[in-house]
Amino acid sequence: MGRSTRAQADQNRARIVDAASGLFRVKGIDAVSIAEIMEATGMTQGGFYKHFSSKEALAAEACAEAFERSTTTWKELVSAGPESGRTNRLRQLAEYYLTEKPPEKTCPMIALGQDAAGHAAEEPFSQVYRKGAQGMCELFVNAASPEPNGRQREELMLLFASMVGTNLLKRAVGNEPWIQEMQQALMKKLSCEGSGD
Amino acid sequence: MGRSTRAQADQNRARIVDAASGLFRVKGIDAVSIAEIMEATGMTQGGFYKHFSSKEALAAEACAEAFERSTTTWKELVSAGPESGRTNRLRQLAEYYLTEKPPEKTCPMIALGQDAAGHAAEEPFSQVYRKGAQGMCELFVNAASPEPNGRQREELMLLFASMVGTNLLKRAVGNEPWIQEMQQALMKKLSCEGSGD
DNA sequence: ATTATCTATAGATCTATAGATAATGC
DNA sequence: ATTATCTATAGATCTATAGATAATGC
Repeated sequence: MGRSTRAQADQNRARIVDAASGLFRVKGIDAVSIAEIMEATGMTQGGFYKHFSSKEALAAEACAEAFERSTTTWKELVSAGPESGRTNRLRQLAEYYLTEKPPEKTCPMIALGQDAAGHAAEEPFSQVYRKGAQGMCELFVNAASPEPNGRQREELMLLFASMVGTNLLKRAVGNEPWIQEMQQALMKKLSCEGSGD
Repeated sequence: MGRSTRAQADQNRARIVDAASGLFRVKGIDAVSIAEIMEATGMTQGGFYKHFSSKEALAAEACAEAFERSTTTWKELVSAGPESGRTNRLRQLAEYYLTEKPPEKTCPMIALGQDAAGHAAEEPFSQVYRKGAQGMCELFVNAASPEPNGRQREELMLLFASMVGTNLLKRAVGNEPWIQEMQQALMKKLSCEGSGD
């Protein structure tokens, strides 16, 4: 095997980012080797450094990709969803967010949180995570009405935090009864929410 | 240096668990080497395996210790706290929970969540995490009144999830304005909560 | 005599680089 | 000629074990 076409090389690069984005979320960055990522794309480890300067550089791109995918799906759910109105949109987002997904598609906020905490704030990885998490929070808070008032905004940020906390615990402990209870309490809250004020 | 006394050996063992409990929370289990843990206790890596059968076995004990410490503090806050009544107790817990702590004292639910997700449910580490997280949730839910009714219980579980989510995001992104907003919304909610029903 | 700790090391990683290979792109 | 990928490997880990050391505990 020799040189690939430019188009093929670009596609290979994208597949590396994609594989890494999944593997990093499943195991954490430290537990995934470059050989493992390259193997997942059907290539060998030697080719890696023609595409990325270091594992760290890949981590930042893989994190960005994970957040982009999540954010894109949320935007689609909010805008293209057949149901409108405050309650429905939020419920739809929460229901999607808490639906069990394959481990490589775990929410990057919870899967990469430990890695973000381990990086300094100015490092690319942290910057990507920070921007991504803020984007998801904003999307949720503005999903119902474009400009929620102060009281609504507070309530929405708490609901967002509940979703994140519930998802973290659900992933870490599995589907125990108390987790189901927590998840149901959240969904119920989102059903009542719209009619209140 | 030769053999230590039995009492000294037991104390050394406890110090290993203690150091590991902190280091694992700061960096995640994979990113901490046994040599690093032993160095933190002033010993060399060779002695490790006289105390533990494997790094995994230590991880389970270190996780248990982290949860025990958190749980003990919560219990003390709930019972010995000078203030009583629903609102005050919950506020006290939340305020303590969201107070910035040194990284080695990070809440085990958020610091070890990724590691718990990476272990099978039947492995000791996962069992310890699962039991620990459930214990903290129960403590919080029962902090105000010993037997909350269904509606109260739902609300309390959501508040617990909010705390966990807020803490995770705060650790991962730092003290950004939107995180402060989230935290303040939570504290405000806990102030209003008691008077309502 | 027993054993807690230390020194040393085997064997298996992992990141990153160097040089070979062979197909592209000019 | 250039370069994307491969093979091979250097250098630095990391887990776990083996054997030495010296103080305890009987």
